[in-house]
Amino acid sequence: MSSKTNQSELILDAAYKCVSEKGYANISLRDIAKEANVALSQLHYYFGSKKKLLQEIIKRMIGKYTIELEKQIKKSQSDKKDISNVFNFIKEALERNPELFKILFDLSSLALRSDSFKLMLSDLFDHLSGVIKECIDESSSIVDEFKDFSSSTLSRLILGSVLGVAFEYTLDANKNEDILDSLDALSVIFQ
Amino acid sequence: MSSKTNQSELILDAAYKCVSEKGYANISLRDIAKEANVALSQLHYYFGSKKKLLQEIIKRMIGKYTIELEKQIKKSQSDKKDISNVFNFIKEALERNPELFKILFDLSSLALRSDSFKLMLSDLFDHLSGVIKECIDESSSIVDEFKDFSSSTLSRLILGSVLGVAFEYTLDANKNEDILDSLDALSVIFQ
DNA sequence: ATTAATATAGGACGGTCGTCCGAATTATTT
DNA sequence: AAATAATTCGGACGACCGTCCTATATTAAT
Repeated sequence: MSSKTNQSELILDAAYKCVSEKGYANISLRDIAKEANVALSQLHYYFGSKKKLLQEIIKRMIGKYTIELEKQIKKSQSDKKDISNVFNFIKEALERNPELFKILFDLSSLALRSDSFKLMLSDLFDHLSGVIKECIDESSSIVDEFKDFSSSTLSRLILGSVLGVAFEYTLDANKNEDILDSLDALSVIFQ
Repeated sequence: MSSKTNQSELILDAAYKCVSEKGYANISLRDIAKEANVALSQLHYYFGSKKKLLQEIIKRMIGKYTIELEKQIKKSQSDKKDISNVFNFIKEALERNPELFKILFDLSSLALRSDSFKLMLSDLFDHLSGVIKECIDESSSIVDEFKDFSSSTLSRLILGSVLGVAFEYTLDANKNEDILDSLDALSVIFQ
């Protein structure tokens, strides 16, 4: 029901929508209040400050990320438990849900100057690389040339590569096909 | 000489310093004017608007990037002309000049919502991947498993991986060693 | 039914922001 | 030397911001 919604939830929904559309730097509490059809002062009543509200939105975004990725990994565990699903997940998400990456990269600029935001992002990266590491550890076929590196190092490499390619693609004005192709190349390299 | 400086240059220097210290989102024209010891109104006299001033700073940052990277590549061309220098360049820059990456990732959040900034960043990425592509094309030893992909795809992959790992490292709260190690792994993979 | 607690609304506060204007100063040209 | 142009400055403008305060409405407890 849309009538049983408490304002706290309405505000969070509106805030997430505003942030995803206009970015952290370009939204005001008045924007969010208007979007949520709620008095401006209610944002402070429920969340105390703009920063705390932003942190709640980020928790939500991070939850979306991890749940969706784990769903994709789990789904594959019936077939083969390798990491190609990670690449597929990223590729599909890039095409179908680009806003997710926009919010992530937008958050990054906050994390550059704020320890609390940086900590939240670090937790996300730790979690994601942990999921990837499990895939590597459970995989039977490890390429010889990677034997010199630990699975934790490799998982960081894969996470970084995937994020970087997504970064490149999200910020490319021409939507260069080579960038998406390089995700396939990644999949081949790490079988 | 510090007395022969015209205000236009003073302002640019101050703006670059302010942006690199506090980020695009957290600087005001008054900050820059104070840093440059110049009247606030002079910023508009020389640059017209805050956006135009930011664009000048970004041009400068991009110039720094490309010049330094090409210097590193050229330096190596006397020895072997492979791309390991790219990885070394990134690794050294991450440790010695982390602000460079902060400014880059900070700019990215601007580019997410502004076509003009996005275009500037795309040009930078095109240029960087072009440099990498040259390294690949001139390299005699191409690993077999990469034969299926064009050098332009591979160059995009390498650029993305390098950027992504730098992204991971810059935003990691714990300065995880695995992340820097993964740059070495990259170097091994692409010899 | 009365009281207490919670939720909602509207408005005002001090502050900062980008922009712009008019005057004063300096440099250049005639 | 006079006139013109380019530079520099201080200050003001309206707009927007996050925060907070007080009053009203709603709900829960007694």
